[in-house]
Amino acid sequence: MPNAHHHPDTPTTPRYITTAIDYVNAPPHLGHAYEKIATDAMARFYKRMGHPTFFLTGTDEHGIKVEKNALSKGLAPKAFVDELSQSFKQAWAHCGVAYDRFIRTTDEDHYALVAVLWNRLLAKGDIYKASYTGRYCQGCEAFLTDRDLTEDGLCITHQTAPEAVEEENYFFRLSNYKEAIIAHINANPTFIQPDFRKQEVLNMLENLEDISVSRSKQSVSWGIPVPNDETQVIYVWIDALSNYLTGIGYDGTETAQFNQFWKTPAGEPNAIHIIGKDILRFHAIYWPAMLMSAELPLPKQIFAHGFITLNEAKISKSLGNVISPFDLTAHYELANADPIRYYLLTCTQFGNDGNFTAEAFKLSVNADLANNLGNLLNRSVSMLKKYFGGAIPAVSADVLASSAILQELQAVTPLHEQVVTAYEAFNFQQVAEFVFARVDLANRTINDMEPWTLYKTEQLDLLAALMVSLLESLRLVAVWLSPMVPKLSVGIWSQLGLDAEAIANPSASFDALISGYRLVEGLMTNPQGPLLPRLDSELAGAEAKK
RNA sequence: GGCAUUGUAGCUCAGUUGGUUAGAGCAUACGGUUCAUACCCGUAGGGUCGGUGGUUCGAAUCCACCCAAUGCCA
Repeated sequence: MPNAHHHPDTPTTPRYITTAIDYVNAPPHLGHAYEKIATDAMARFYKRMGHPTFFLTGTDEHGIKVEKNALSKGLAPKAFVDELSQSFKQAWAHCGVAYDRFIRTTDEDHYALVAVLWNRLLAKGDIYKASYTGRYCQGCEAFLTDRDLTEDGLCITHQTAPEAVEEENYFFRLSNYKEAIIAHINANPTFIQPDFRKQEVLNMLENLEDISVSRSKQSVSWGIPVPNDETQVIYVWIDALSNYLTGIGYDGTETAQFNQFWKTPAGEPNAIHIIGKDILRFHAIYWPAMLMSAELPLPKQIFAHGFITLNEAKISKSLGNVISPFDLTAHYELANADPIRYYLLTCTQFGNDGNFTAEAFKLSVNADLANNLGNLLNRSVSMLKKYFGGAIPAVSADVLASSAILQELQAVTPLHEQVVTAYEAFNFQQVAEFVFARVDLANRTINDMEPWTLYKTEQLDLLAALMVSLLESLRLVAVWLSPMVPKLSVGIWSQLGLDAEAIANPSASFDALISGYRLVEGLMTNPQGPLLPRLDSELAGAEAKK
């Protein structure tokens, strides 16, 4: 499987990771948040590994639906999308999604790039005019796309069947690139992930037709105009997919940022697109074809994740079961969204569908974060305060050397390598499994060694070694979990008396955090009570209230 | 209707190229401990591996068909 021409992946290899851009016809909900949180966790992980990393997310703002929604609210399309894209930004701030750029398809540089790209495909001879038979809705006075239709093929706003109407549009010669795409997929086994999606795409490629890439201005006016043709507007995919190039600073010339993150110094493909399984076709076929036509390198990987259901039901406006991250944090009086991040990342294997229920959420958060981890921190810092006044005591090297269990509590290897491997594979469930094994070991060790007995019998050397080992295990656990639950990690470091700013900084590497911020003798810990109140306990909300 | 994926204890998932009594965590029951957020530790019960048929000395693991769910396409 290793291709001889592939360069080794080193910590200095840049990483460009993107989410899909969300269509702004309604505010963000848990489904949108799922993808952003997962991508954020990966971006944070790459930064921790030392890779120069650029994380892009944003909003898709053109099209009929937006135009009509804006009109129905008496707003200009731009005013309408300004408001909605803002709500996405707020949601991601709330969820701790630390993107490097938030792109909007209405951004000026995006308009410019799409025109450049259009002209390049045109010059290549891949864009031509032909008649297009669209589904025209009388009520909307416009052509509808799949996403404007209900499952029964009716117009969402008017609940009527659209009629077939012909108009002259521009088409893209997708069929020209069929063989090249098949060859690329076969030559790059990890291009499409998870593995099983590859066969799906290869099957899609069997019957490939050219795609319509414009609409008449009469049917859709809210979009990027076709260069040199006043009557047509660029439609959906060329506009939307190009965001990945705009987002990394491509303007038609090889800018420094583009060369670093899209091409990489070695000229290897580099971008990683995290998308929903519903838009795999567009990313695995349309997008590579467009890039080939424009003579640009392809992305390195496309990862199609599953969907989050709510009580086993699809999240949709028509079902009336839409909940937002804000709804959840408010309902459970959470201090931050980390419990939501943790649940979404671990409730299923990334790639498969997941399900959210209030019951499962509470069980998972209480068991792992509150009981096992939070309580471990609480009981540890409490004992340190009681037995040593809260200051890190001196540890006898001899005592430490004589206890395998205490050494294991503080061990970085091999757990660090296991955690890294799991993150690399997008396997957040396994990351948690590995890390919580260390938490369990710490809790078990407390029960086995009975520090309260050591204190009463004045075995202070052993007690000191035990306490420091416990706190050290917590220090490491916080570092390993920080890509998934950044705020909780900061909380742990803060109580340990460590530099909270350091672990809060996404750019700090694993190496720097693990070896640069030690629990040195004399360091004062800072007990602050429960890290995370159990959901639905009497303590729930106490932190939010103060 | 076509293609693809999924279907393993109440729940979420592991199960390497088919091989001895199918594993883990959570949940449940019982016991222990007290530093701690009624927490932590230990023990136990619980599965004919979606169904049927087949290949094989032997299948959760391979093949066929069927059922259910999900995505794309028609």
